[in-house]
Amino acid sequence: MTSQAADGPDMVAASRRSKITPEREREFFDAVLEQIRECGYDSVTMDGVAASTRCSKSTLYRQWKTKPQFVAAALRANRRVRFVGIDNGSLAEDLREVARAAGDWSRKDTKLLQALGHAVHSDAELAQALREALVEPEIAALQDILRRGVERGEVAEGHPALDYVPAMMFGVLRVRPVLTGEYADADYLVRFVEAVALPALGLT
Amino acid sequence: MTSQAADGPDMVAASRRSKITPEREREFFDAVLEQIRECGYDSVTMDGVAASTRCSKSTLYRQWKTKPQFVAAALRANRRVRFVGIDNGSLAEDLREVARAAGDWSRKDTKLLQALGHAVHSDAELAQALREALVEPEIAALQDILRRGVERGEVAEGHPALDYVPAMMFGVLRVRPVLTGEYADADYLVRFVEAVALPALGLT
DNA sequence: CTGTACCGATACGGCCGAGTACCGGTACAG
DNA sequence: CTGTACCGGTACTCGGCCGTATCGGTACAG
Repeated sequence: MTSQAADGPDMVAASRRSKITPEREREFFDAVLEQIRECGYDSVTMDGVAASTRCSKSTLYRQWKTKPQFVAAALRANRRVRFVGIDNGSLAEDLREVARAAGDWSRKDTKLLQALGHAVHSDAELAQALREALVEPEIAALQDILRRGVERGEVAEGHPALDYVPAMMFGVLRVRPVLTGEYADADYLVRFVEAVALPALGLT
Repeated sequence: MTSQAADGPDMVAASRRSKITPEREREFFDAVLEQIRECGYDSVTMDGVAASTRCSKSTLYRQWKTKPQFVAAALRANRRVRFVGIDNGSLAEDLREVARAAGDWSRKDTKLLQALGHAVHSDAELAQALREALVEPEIAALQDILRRGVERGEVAEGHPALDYVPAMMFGVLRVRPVLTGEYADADYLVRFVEAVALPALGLT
């Protein structure tokens, strides 16, 4: 974002300026996200990340100017497409598979969302990175699945429950630890889909 | 909880030891909870609470030993029974009224739950106070409403959706700000009840 | 072989918040 | 009227973390 736009013949030299390999960078990102999950955003320190990755605080500050920028970069690097390739030809089976897939990483993502939920009020860049990394890809993928169900005629277009499927899936996912202390696992989510989501959509 | 158990004739004098009236105490509690909602738990300072209530930090530390104990006391004082008196003789109408009632204070309670969600990992007393103040009363009241519906025969006992009603109500309530940036209002929640909760329970 | 520039380590300045100590004012008891 | 004890205000210590500066080591270029 700073000087990577150099188009001259020194671009190779410019990319050689940092000896941080992409693998090393991912170690930094994994470390800071893990510490956020464990202790919360405010309790995470740059010293702690440096110590746990055996690098120097200087190294971190050479790459990223401030702590929120560093965390935002870690979130953006963590962004990935969810629910990819879920297309079984049946909305009910697609939703069950979403539930199974969500159960796998629900613990990590829920912790992150919980820990950063209030930090985003103080840094707009952090807020946008969080949305792009953890919220929008999942919503979009879920809406794709629902749209295909509508196109196949399984659910009538404009069905009132359609608008609430993302909210109730992520709502149940996120609120489970608060209610019972346990994180939502795949089994719990699949049963939720069968007991609530499918009946609400008019699918048996 | 400390010396209020004195049974001697000096109990009047003992209760007179503190010149903090219950109304004054509630000002402290309201101030700290409001600041937590605005800035998060870690950003709230005892100096800030003292300044906003025009009292001295000494006064706060004379009554409560540490910051988490002070916050826990504020939460316990804020505990109240929710959904009280909701009993219309119809489960559908009861749930609609729950949605309307929840929309009124969802903003304040959701902010509190969000702000304290990660602070509870570092203080067990705080965690229990939060559960007793904001989670358990609402769950219990909701289950009472559901139980009456079962007793009236509106829903079969053991209906699979029954277990998920509290989770999906609070889930949708809490996750709305994350998804759209807006807090859930009464209208949104009532439509959710009609589009999802009632069909899932087999009520029209 | 020599220079360059990045890395890791350490130390430091500045700031801020938790919790403590002290002091004058004042309400209430007797 | 006099004493007691609590309240509010201020100043203080202590510790922690952000961000910066500095220095020796080392990998790579030419």
